[in-house]
Amino acid sequence: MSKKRLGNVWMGETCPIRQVLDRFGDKWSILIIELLSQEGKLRFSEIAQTIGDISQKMLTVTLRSLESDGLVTRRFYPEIPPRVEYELSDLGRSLVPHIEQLTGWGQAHMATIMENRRLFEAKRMEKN
Amino acid sequence: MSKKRLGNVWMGETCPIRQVLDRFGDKWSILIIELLSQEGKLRFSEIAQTIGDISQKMLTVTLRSLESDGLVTRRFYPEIPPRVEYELSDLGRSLVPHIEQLTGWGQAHMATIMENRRLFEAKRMEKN
DNA sequence: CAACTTACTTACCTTTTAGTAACAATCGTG
DNA sequence: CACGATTGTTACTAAAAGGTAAGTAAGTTG
Repeated sequence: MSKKRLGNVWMGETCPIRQVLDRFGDKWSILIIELLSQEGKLRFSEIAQTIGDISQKMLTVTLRSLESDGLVTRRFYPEIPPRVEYELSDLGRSLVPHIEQLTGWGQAHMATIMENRRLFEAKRMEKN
Repeated sequence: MSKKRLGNVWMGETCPIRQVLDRFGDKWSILIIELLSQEGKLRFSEIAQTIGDISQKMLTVTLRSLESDGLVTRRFYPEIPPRVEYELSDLGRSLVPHIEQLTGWGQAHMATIMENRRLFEAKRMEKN
């Protein structure tokens, strides 16, 4: 009768969907992973300039958390001025195809979604 | 020299990664899609009870936006008390395999990520 | 010796996201 | 005629996320 309510997969921190969302649902992580995948090694300032509208603060915290999780490697060259290069790790690279699957789906269907949204809004209006 | 700074794919609303993140980066959408994929047709209250820690408000706004985008269908039965059934549309179903790819990667590697995070934190501590 | 460069860090503030709790609509039942 | 059941809505609040702007280090250049 009851579809097991206790300890089911959908609740709490053990739910794999929530884990993934928790790690990659932020504004910049996936974007930076995909960028590094396409461009290879990049300096801090190159990432900043390519993305364009990321703040210095968010770029550092995002890169730091990607490094902390072993998705990105950071190489520091103690020159003056300093140089830092970021690159995907093997773990990071292993994620890329799955991201691209998802964005591929996005490219294929996002226009439909926007149109659906428009139609839904139109229907909602005519009921008032 | 300059890797085209103007109108590049990484900036603005045309970037497919940002579009996907914008639509699915919220706390509940993907979870609900996957739940409907596994359980088929579900009532409002069944979704609420299975997830357990979603608020009534967030369940309605998330379902409403999924419906608006054509990812979920809503069938209303004007009984007393009312009954509403939610189900994935074809468009919604077409997204499921890509979500599962990603959560599959999560299940395979999240333990490593957590361990990396622990090690990184340990290193950070010993430097102070 | 002030200015410049790069890669940060920090304090502060704004915006966005989500939660809480109360209320609405509906009609059959006790 | 109050009550319960179900699917919402609304106003208010709390928390999280992210942006802004200023500061830091450290050697090189004019």
